[in-house]
Amino acid sequence: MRNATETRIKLLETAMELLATRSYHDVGVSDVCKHAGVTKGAFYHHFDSKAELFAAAARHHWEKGKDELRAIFSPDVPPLEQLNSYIELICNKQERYAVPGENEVCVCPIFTAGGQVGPEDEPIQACSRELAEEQIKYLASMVRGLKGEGMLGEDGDATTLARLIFQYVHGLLTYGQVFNDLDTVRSDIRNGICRILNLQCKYRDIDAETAA
Amino acid sequence: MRNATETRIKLLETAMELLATRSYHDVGVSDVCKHAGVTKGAFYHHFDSKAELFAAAARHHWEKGKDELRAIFSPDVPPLEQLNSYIELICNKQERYAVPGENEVCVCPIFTAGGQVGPEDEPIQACSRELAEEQIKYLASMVRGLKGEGMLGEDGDATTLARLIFQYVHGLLTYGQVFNDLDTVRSDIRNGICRILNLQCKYRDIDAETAA
DNA sequence: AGATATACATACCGGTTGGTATTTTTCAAG
DNA sequence: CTTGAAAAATACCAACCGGTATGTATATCT
Repeated sequence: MRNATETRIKLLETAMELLATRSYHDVGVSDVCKHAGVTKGAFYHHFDSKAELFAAAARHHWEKGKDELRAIFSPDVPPLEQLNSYIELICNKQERYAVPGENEVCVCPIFTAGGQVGPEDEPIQACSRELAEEQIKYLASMVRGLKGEGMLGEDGDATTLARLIFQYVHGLLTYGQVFNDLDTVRSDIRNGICRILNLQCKYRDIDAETAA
Repeated sequence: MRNATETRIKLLETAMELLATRSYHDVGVSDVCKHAGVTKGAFYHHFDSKAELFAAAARHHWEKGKDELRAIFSPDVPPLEQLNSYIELICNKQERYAVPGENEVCVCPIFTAGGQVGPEDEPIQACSRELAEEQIKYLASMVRGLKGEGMLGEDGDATTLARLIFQYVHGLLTYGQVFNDLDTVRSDIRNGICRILNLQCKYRDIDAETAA
């Protein structure tokens, strides 16, 4: 572990991993260090504080996942497929980060952390907001696409719809985490999003006309 | 403060008040004691642990608010009015618990706490689940009412719809808290719920035919 | 009034946490 | 090979937090 950037990244990523299933205050710096195989001295060589670590970790995590989002919401992809991929993405994250049998469901670590810290950790809240706004932008472009294809029953401002979806998904995941019930998350997510979108029924089933 | 039950209740209620705007781990026993004007000795005379306090506080808070819910969701009340009152209730809670200028938005303290503690504080998570389930039952009866009046565009299991609404509202409030933006909460809540319900447009405006 | 249990106060403890000071190792440039 | 700065390890500290031990006032019952 003599490579500097390597340890730094290791710290960033383990921070997010731990944050996915536990709360911000539950994840201590010593925790992160232990799981990353790094001592506290090394840690404070790379970061000034716990808050700075998590802010940086959030940005790193977000940048890393951005390609995935860009691919999903690319203008070349039909909007309905965008929707399906987005839902699939969230479900896949469960398999990636959740601990089966222990923590079946994991929420968006970045946004959740924003709700768990007070104004004293403003940088973290700022990160949460940035991420949320960007994610909503992607969703809004999808909504515009769906509207363009006339798939939505009635219209409504695209950004507003995107925000509603974002809000819903976060609430759904929190629900899943508290009940530790992944099945409900899986079965509700499509239902909830389609209803918010007012997506016409014939397009709601995944087997409608799309091939993953 | 010589009255025992009085101090106990004071502790329960200040605990919930603090929990409304801060996270579970941010609210310490000493905090609660200070705000309640009670010493730690008195505190541990009434409660065995921090976790027990918050579990009891959650139940107390819930029981206290139950009459309100029962009144709102009474079978005597027209379902559309139930919906409006429910929305109004959530907004009123903002004015009651939020700290203007500081914390514009406050979430449901009980359910949120469930997502902030690990399995070690199982009693608290259990409280969250109980409360959620009960609230969903109330919402489900409202949904059945709306369906009975033919106000919903298409059908769907009442309990499922109720659960989706609960999930959404929680996500909405978290969003509002992170962005510290009460206006968005106010403008999104009706929109989101009505869309999930697929409530027919003519019934969506509050001025449709209901008088609060 | 005396005895006793309840209600509350003061002071303190042990463990943990975020953070620091200092030393040792690594590694590349000169 | 030397050197010097970056990287990482060790050891440590002050603050805090949940919880306890112990002492004191108050109410209740006989």
